[in-house]
Amino acid sequence: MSNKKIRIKDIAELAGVSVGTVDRVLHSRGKVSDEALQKVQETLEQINYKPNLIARTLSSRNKYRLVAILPDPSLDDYWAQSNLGIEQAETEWSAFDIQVDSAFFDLYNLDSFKQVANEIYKTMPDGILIAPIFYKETLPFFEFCKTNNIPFILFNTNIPEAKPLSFIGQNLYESGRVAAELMHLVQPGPATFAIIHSKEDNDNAVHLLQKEKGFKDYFLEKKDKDYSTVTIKLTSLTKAKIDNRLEILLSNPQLKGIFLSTSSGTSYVASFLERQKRKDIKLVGYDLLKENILHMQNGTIDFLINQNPRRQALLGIRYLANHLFLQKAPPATNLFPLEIITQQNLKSYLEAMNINF
Amino acid sequence: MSNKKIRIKDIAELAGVSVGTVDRVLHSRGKVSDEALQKVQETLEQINYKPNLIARTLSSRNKYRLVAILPDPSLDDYWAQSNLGIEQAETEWSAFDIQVDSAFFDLYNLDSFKQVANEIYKTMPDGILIAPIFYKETLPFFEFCKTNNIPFILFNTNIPEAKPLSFIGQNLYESGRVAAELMHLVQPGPATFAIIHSKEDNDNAVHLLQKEKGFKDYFLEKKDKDYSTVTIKLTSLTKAKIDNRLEILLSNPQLKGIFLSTSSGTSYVASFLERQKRKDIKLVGYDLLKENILHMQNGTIDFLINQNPRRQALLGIRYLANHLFLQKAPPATNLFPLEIITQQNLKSYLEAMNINF
DNA sequence: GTGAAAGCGCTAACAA
DNA sequence: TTGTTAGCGCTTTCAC
Repeated sequence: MSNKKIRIKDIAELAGVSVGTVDRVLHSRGKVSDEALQKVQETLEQINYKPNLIARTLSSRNKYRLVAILPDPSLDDYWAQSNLGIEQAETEWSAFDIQVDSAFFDLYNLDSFKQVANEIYKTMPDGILIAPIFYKETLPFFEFCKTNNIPFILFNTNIPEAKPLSFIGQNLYESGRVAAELMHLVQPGPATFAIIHSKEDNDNAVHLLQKEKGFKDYFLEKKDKDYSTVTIKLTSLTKAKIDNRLEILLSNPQLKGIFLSTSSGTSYVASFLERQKRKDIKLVGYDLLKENILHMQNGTIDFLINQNPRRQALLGIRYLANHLFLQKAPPATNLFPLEIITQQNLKSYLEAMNINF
Repeated sequence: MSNKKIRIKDIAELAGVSVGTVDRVLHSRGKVSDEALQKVQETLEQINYKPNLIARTLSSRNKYRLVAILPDPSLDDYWAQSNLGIEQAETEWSAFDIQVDSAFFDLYNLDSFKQVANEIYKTMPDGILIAPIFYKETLPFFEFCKTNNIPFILFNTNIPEAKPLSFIGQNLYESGRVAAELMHLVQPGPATFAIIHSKEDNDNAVHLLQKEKGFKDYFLEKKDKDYSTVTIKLTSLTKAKIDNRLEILLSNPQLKGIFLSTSSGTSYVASFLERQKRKDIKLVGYDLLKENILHMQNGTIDFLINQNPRRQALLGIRYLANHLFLQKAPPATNLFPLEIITQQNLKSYLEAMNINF
């Protein structure tokens, strides 16, 4: 098309109306006569108008406020990483007058989430990024967003029924398959592998089952009787009971590897194995949390799958900001690659963590 | 500090001067009396002034033009991916009146690079992103940038002596180590591993030696006589000769794996192994190029290390734009994580390739 | 319904 | 050496 920058003023002149009218047509605000509407639309079709977003934001009063809702980062290292992403996004967008607030709830306390939700109902932000841990309780929350036209993006855990603007996370089924493949790689012989779910019992558990299924399917497809899997749930047990269950598990001489479905579980079992001096058991777990990094460096953990919580959060805010500020639609779902961390590439990931935009 | 937005006008009033003078102090342009300078600086110290970048870009005439200089993407799949990153950056910044051009040279033709350089000398862009393939010949080019105050960022290949604004790439030595670790993982027994350099002979070869060293060091540190490595250079040979060398290599019964130091080499050797029906040889190579993806899907390639050329280019432009437009300093070096691709996580990487910002 | 005009905060040209 | 002012392109108010 024409390469020259077209302004609203140009359109107005071409259509023989005023800039005010063109603006009314462009944003369908205010009344416009059919005649004027027609003229403006015609010229609009002939040329390629792209609004100057810089000018728009400078002129328009509205300063956007985004809110990120996630579990309290001070209580959990995984969510602490997510929060780093939020903080980075905060400074990233401050230059554009886009404010990013955060609201934390207790991962194990439904009421704390409801409080946060109430806060939102009152303050009415322009966009929401949320890690929807409590399945049932977040559904009405999403209804609220929908009716009030507040765009919301999910991260970490997907709830497709909520029909968010976008979801950012990983394919958990494939994640389980990758874990199985890695296990298979380092334990090619006959073996039993354990899958351990160690999180507190909440709706999130549903999602962990997808990882479990992926892990099992991988070995089922091998159609090899040499491989068997066993699933263990360590939810809502005392520490003593947990350790007892682990001891029983380890007494099985066929056991060659353990797959942990959560990042916190990963470090717990790694510590346990270290205490028991069981270097023969291969460990595949999740995420570059402080403890996990140490366990990987000293060889207790063989592989970590990185969920990249920080980047998930960063992109979540970026998507919201682009949507509101540049009216640029985010992808419906962004499934992050399943990053494999080993002893040798660990360092490269740690270094990149502090840098990458 | 104070939370209210402070404008230049406010500073002017506080200091008892005009906005013109404040502007002159802020940008040290034009003459200012010592007295005025002092007054402005004093108030500047007391308050926390952050310029409104939106207003600045709207008002200021200067439209930035960035140029990305890289090997012709139509001749090489790896550089085609880099170019995708450039194109993405182009649309990303078009909303801010930052123009991104690209200039291609022939990877194997020094003259073509000189032509591109000449073009740059004439058009004088505001920032340069470059993949410096020809070592010696690019040094004077960087001199030119320095004397003309054109910020430049290197990607893919580092030349620290050039003192770029930033370097974006990978740690090649660590990359070799990761390759060795992966080889070791799938071939734990006694073995000989080959390292093959297959690129045309140019300065780039120096960098490939770092990968080689990393690979060798990994096994040397094992202090295990079961492992030995052999290096092969397939540079400037006819196809017949290359195949001949490969045949000789494969006739060694000890040979259990091959490490390819470049992405193009990876697909060539994979094809060769397929023709020879040598499924027993493990292959570790580079990058998610079309052919490599196919070879990995059918099992010929065991591991790929992803250099993420697309993201390297995208970030390169982003760093330049942030530097110029938001005066935000990029990191001196951004070493990407060494991403390990396997059969199981390949799909997740392919899907993410088209989406991730 | 419509057009004119006053900003948004900053830059840059101009006059004093 | 300084202050004033006219934009940048868009939004929004306010008369008509």
